[in-house]
Amino acid sequence: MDPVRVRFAPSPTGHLHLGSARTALYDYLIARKTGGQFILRIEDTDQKRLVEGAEQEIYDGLHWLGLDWDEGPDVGGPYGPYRQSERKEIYQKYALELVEKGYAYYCFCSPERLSEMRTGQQQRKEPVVYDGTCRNISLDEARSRVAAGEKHVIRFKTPRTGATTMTDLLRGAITVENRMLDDYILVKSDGLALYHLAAAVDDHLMKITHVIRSSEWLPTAPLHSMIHRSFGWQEPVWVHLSVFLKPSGKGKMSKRDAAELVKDGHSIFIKELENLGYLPEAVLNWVALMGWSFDDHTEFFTKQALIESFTLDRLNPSPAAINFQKFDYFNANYIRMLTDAELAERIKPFFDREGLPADLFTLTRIAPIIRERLTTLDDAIDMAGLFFRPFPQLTADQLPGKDMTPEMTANVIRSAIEVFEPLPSLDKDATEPFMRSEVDRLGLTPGQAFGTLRVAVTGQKVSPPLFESMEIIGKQAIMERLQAALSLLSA
RNA sequence: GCCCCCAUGGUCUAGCGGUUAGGACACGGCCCUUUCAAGGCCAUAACAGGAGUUCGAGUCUCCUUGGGGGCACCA
Repeated sequence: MDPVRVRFAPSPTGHLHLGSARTALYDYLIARKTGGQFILRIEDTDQKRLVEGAEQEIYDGLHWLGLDWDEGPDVGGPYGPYRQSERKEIYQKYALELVEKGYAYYCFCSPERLSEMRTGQQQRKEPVVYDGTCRNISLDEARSRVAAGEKHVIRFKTPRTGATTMTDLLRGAITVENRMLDDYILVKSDGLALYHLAAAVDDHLMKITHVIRSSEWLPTAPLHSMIHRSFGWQEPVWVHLSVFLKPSGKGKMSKRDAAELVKDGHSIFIKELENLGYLPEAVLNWVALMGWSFDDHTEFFTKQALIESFTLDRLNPSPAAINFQKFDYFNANYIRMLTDAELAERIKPFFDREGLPADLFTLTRIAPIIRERLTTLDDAIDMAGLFFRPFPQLTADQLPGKDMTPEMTANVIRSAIEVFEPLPSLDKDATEPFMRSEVDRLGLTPGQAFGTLRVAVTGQKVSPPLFESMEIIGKQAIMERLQAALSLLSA
């Protein structure tokens, strides 16, 4: 495949979410695979909807995911500026060209009049499109009204008969009756272009070869084709991606749904995912497979493998419900691929956040015994917090294992003290065989005896493996805790 | 309401005229086991419905149904 030029064109109006991330990923993959360029363009033509910090969040999210771009507002490039609000004059010029050629016209209708028109159309069950009132104004008259400072917009003059056909790479020909398409506004009364014009102009000027975007653009795609054709430009290849549905498969994720998700430790927002303890490599792998597949069995892909395997023709056009169980599965598996040192470094921030004094050295020792128990990085707090928190105050009734009397419980602890006392340190290799034979001698099951020791030594019913944990806690603390448990039982 | 798109188990999907319809997650059972996990094995589960084309249809066509998206001086 020839090198492509693709753009990821988010508008800075909210959080970067999974759907956008997937679009950016596919852009990135096909650009890297073909040796082309991945361009970041900020679509901020609607200044009213701008959200403080949203543009930065886009950069941060893409960086976190490891999707680096070749051209963009921050890194520049030969076809800039890459922020649409800085391209106002360019759109103005091209809009005028369309007016000149008779493909667009000035419209002086007020927003109030338009909204009346629409309600009337709805009541009469007609297509809700502009009624064409200003189409009939001669260009000369329109120009003098504009010159006189009359408030106006520029509309595309969509043909009122016939149909327009364009081609979507995944779906083939898409035909729409022209009368169903509106005389869309190209330039607002404030002089700034709207999406339809701005995107077309930029895609052409920036030499975009493939437009990969969400399928919510499908109904207006024929319009976009027409705009390109009106200028006499060659159209890019259009690729409309399926949408993501909420986990139930019933509809698109709403703000409310998104908020609910965080309560279960999930989220569709990239920024949130990082805080929840997900790995960027897991996010990429998971999201890549929602709407794309390689074959009937391969499902683990590094970013590099994705670049090598990805092709546009294996994209799936049908909507996909987001499956967080599968995401957890991927995340857990990617955690297991981390070395001890890597895992320690990745979980460190979560301990810091909790105010737990976890050092990298200790975390590296802990890594192998908690790794396969983690679904997300922040599970490490539940799993290994005990190594850094003050030991809790226990009560005697917490100590006995299943079907154990206080005497049997005390015996286990006493024998542990006896066994551990002469040892220089509590290495698993030394402690475990000793204690196993003690368990036999005392006529207990391992489950009973080790359960008692687990509570006595970790203060918890559930913990990482007992002997490995003791090794990390250290002999001194262990002996103190055993003595304390013993006196608790004899009290 | 109008327009566009989509349709294989609960979910993500493989399949591109002839398959015992494959894989994964989730779920259930068993094994392993010092808790929790992880791992191993096994099981349950799908071509939305109806016409057509064809010797033969999950695969092609049409209709129905269902789902999704779009109908702004938002993107």
